[in-house]
Amino acid sequence: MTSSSGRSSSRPTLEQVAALAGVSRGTASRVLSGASNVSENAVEAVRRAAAELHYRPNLAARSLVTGRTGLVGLLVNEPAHKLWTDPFFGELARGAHDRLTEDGVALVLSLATEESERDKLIELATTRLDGVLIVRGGGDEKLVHALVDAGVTAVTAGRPADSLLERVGWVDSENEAGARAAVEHLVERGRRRIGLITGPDDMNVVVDRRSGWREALRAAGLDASAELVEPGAFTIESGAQAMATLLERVPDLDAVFAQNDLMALGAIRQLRVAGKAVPGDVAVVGFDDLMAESSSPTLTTMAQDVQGFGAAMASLLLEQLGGAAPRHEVIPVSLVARESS
Amino acid sequence: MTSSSGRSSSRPTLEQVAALAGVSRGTASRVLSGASNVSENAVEAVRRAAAELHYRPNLAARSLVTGRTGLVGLLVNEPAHKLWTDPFFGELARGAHDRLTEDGVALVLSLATEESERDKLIELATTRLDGVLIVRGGGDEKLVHALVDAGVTAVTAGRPADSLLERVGWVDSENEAGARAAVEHLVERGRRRIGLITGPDDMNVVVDRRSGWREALRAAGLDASAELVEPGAFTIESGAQAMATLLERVPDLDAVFAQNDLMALGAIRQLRVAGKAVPGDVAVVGFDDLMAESSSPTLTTMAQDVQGFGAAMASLLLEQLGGAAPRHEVIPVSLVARESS
DNA sequence: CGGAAAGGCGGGAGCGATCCCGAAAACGCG
DNA sequence: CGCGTTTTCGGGATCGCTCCCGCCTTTCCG
Repeated sequence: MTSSSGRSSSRPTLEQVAALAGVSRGTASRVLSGASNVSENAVEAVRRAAAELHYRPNLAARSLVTGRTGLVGLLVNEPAHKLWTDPFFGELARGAHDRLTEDGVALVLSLATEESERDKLIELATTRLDGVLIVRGGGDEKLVHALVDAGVTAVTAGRPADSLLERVGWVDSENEAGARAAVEHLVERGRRRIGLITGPDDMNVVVDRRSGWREALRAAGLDASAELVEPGAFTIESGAQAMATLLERVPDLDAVFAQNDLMALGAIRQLRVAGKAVPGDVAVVGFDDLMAESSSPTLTTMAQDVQGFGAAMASLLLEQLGGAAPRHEVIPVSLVARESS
Repeated sequence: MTSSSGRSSSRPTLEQVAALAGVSRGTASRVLSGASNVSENAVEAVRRAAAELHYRPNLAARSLVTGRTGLVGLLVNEPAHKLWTDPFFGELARGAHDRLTEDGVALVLSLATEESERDKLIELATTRLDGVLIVRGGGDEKLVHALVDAGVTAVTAGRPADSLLERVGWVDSENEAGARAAVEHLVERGRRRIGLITGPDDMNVVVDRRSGWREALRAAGLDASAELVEPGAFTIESGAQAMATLLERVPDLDAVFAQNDLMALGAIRQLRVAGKAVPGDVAVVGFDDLMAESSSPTLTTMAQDVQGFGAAMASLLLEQLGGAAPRHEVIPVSLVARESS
């Protein structure tokens, strides 16, 4: 239907575009890759020819010479269930995806929950990916180390172990400050017995948010003993569970800070079961601001731009791929007070 | 550290492997791609050489000549929130991922929620993907049509619109039979007023499960009128919402069949709020069997192998990529009776 | 034992881009 | 107007692999 232009049944090549534009392959390449030293005429002619032929560059050919694949892995080393149930991951992936797409880079889903899958994953990373976005390195950071040792460019979500601080890029939230702000808010509202629902200890987020909680309590002269802390697993269920335990251990609890919204939701649910009013008897604050509308009472939480978090990871990786040294970035969080506190 | 073998600072090429093995590049290629007409000796030598050099093929070079990229898109045309909150997607992705990995194919996350992103997506698909796994084509199947018209090999989750039946591969559950079985089970338990919580009407799953429900009721001589049907959106919230509406409209309801587990969970939650006992007053049956442990009472549901569903999609796609005509496959479902009915 | 068929193997010819060198054209200035 | 500089451009070389053609060995059978 598209009139003219040869009998090209398959995709046109750069050579054909150049021919149609009346220039050489080299010039056509320059135009399409946005080089500066090309004449107006040539640019115009090549653009037109490319459009007419519906030219699409063959990425494999490009890769072959540039050595870059234009592919980045999204490595989520987390049980499948957990991953696809936490909106945090979704938002993060969205942000990263969009940022990468801007630069013509695609996101490859890289799953490796089990130890046995790691070799395949490292092979994938070294063989066809330019770099990797690591969402959760797993308790031990063995996998991340293995990747970095294999020369893979990486950016992690959250501050990594000290040994990796300078070797990968990373993005983190204002965890400590955020947690402090959350607790200060509760203190201002007159709460005195403020519990904490954490996550797995091997994550720096957990450690940082806990120390923010502790510090704020100390500063206010309140109890910050261990009996007020109960670990969860960043899921609704675990939040409910932890809340139950906490209530039993500390009957006079009048507030709880959950390290993410999912657990805060679980806590609220459990409080209702226990016949406690929220925020009447116990105030609840979460973290992330991803579930504002899906709880009643609506959830007070520490808001952060999760898509921005993902985009920042992507930017950092792109930057490193361009030759820059690994950097890190911190995403600000801010209190959003709603009904639950 | 790895002793011997040249000063190859960068990745070894097939040529180098061949040299070390004392054969030609051609032979080395034959060995590594598993061709049959190679002597024992050669196979052995090449294998050893490849291992010693830690040889990894350059996929870009391979793509350039084979015309295949070894990349398949996972197209989820669904608001991010929904996607990352429904365990169904996670299981499906897992299954597809694992099956594809077996064949050395990687999964590229392809998001295109908004109309404006479609062109980019089609470009991605035609330019760097071998095929696409479509998880949800969006209400209108415009995007799928556009892809197929552009010559993209595709497999959809769920039976597509009639106009696409022969043009894409697809995998579907035994929706109608499953729904029928669910309702028959409720009837056997003595239920007489059986409601239905559906999903968006533009999905064939929804239509099929509804007709299964209707048919079973008719066969039992029970009411199957529209007042017993209320649409949801496959989320917990929407399930609760629909349940509330249903209870109000049909006060004497004694059972409800929700078209997925998430909505069943929402329904149970809402029933509790309304002071109804489950299953005492109202029995509940879901679909998918993905949330068995996270409800109380535990959920009776139509179980299906969701990872197998994803794997089947991958297999079909691989098959089509191999030149076969599009086929479809149906995943069996079976009743798992638990406490909620 | 000789000739045909089959099995193994080597290496040239691409695949379609980018890079880069050197030639040609355009420009600037005394 | 001539010559040095800067721009622009052409096209060879190259990336690392697979495909394929044709040669050399073996094997088999009459």
